[in-house]
Amino acid sequence: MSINITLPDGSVQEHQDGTSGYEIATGIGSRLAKAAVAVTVDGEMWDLHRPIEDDAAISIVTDNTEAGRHVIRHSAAHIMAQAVLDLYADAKFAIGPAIEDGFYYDFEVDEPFTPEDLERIENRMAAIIVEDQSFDRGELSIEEAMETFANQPFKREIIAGVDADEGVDGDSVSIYRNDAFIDLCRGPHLPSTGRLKAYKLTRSAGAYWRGDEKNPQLQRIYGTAWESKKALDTYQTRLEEAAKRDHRKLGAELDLFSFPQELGSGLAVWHPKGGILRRTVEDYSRRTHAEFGYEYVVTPHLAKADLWETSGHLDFYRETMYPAMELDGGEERPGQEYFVKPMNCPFHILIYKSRGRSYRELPLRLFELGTVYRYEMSGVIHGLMRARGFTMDDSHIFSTETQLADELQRLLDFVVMVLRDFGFDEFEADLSTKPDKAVGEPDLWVKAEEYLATALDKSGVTYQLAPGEGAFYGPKIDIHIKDAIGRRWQLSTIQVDFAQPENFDLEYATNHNTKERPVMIHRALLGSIERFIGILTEHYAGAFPPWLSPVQVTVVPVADRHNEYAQEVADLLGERDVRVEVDTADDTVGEKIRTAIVQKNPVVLVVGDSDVDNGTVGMRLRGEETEERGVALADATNQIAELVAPPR
RNA sequence: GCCGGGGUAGCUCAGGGGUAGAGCAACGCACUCGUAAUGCGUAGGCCGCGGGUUCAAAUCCCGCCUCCGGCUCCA
Repeated sequence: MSINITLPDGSVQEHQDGTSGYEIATGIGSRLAKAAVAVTVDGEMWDLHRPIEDDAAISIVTDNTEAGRHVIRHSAAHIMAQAVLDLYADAKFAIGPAIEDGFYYDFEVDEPFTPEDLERIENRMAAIIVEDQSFDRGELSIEEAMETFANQPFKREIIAGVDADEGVDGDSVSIYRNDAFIDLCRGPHLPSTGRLKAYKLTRSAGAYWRGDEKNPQLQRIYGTAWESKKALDTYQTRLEEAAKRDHRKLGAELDLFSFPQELGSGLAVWHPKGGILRRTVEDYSRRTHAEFGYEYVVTPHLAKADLWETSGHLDFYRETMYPAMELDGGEERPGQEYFVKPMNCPFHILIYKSRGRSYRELPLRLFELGTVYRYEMSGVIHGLMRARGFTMDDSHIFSTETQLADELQRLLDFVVMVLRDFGFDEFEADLSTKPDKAVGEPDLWVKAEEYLATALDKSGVTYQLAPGEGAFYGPKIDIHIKDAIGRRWQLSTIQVDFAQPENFDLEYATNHNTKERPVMIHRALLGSIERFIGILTEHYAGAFPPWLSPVQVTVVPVADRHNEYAQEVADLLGERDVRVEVDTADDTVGEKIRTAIVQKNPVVLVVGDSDVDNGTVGMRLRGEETEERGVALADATNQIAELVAPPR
């Protein structure tokens, strides 16, 4: 019997039933067949050699596509598990998926893996690959599978949990066998182990079964796998490039900040150059907030337990707060508990409550660069990205229900403007909606979610819905940016809050002199200033836009006799608010230029005899191959003043 | 917090029971130079902290601190 195979270009080929993706690929061309790793049959990924019995639309999956690499990585995970089970007879294996850029597999073993173990496993994998064992697909009933994996508790747990849409059908599962190794798997796989060309085991780590720290901790081995040695090399180069951008490394090299061990984990000190960077960001933040109708406030770093009781933080957030300190106690009587603030909201609420509020004052936008402390688990601290003390560009907006839609729109436009000013152009948002357990009137939830969605649409920010992911007290928008090397970072948050106005019994007088409860919006644009500067550092690889660069211009005198003129040039620039340094070190011109470039300073001015005579400078701009000599001083200062001007 | 790997000069790293090392940076001297590293010299160390083993510990053992990677990506 013959069947009709529809190819991606729409053409239809006639084949014998029981043909395979591999045969079809071979018919099209030997190069395609060679690159093929799997086939999609009516949208479902199949093994290359699995017989196709009916008419179908197919597409050959080649090894240099993301789908193809997924197959390669998944197969690599199997081969690794096989190697581990060969070497460690008692190992229990759990799950081993393909992930971005690689794969992992989790095992329960007596002793955690050491780097030497990884080497042994890698060698064993090489032997399995040389044997070129074929991956054979099979199906087992649930009972048979339970039997087959009698000694594999994790596999049995998975089998017990399969849904109809995960297994072949409701009561059977698919398995893959190569040589004596059998794994429960949806597939598809490479035709044989010999097709794994380029792989590397990268690290081992503890990982909780199903990601839950209440479950036993398994040993996870991570690896990477690619279609060719060359692709693997490219990947490794990419990692090295990313490592060069690491803000912790650049922070030290550019003398921006450090994390002295004497201070404590997760706490940074800002050096003078980092201080300039930070102040520039903060000044921008204060300036733009003022322009957008925010009122600047300042609040203390601690507050009594009562406040955190009322706000609910002690109930919901206590383990992330620094522990209480008891103050003002005496011999006889107990003291009062104080907590360092993990958030600024209760303080802003107290400012709202400091007197009666009228509808005429709303929306009231209180803004603070508020420094908070959070006791993050020691294992998650990561430079400025995850610190224990940081400063938020935090604001709480108190608005009437009827103002909410406009206010959210205005806010979102503000966010987009700010992020663009820092050089981010690609945004994506998540809109998180009402979870099952929630406070606040259902009507109000629906309205608020609708306003948020409308605001996103109008601002042209693409977004994904995260149903049920909102906090219990209100819906929110999270905004992610994409950095220069394609990574996503969550930056801004806009969180509607129906609970706090209730907790603190907030109200305002309406135009009929009745009392109404305001709605509250928590929002941060840059989020943590520390983290934001970390992200900026990595985005720009330390080469900050001129308005943010701690040193904007370095003046290099060719010889000592030009020092005086160099200083005159610097003074002129200083008058134009340009941050400028004169390098009078006893180095060669080449060395001084190199130092300025390595420090990623945007402008280097070289001055020598001819410049002194003619009132000119030699100007080298960051990112340009060559310098421009003999630039008239007035032209240079004008050009530089323009270059370093902030976006607004 | 849990699992693994680290902590030696300001930085990057070598050394692994018996005298503490290199390169870069710093400092000094010479050179006064026109666009990415001039030469020579000098100084710099509680080998993360505490305890133990030993005739002897940077090195071996124990505890702590701290840094790095992982603990979401569901056969």
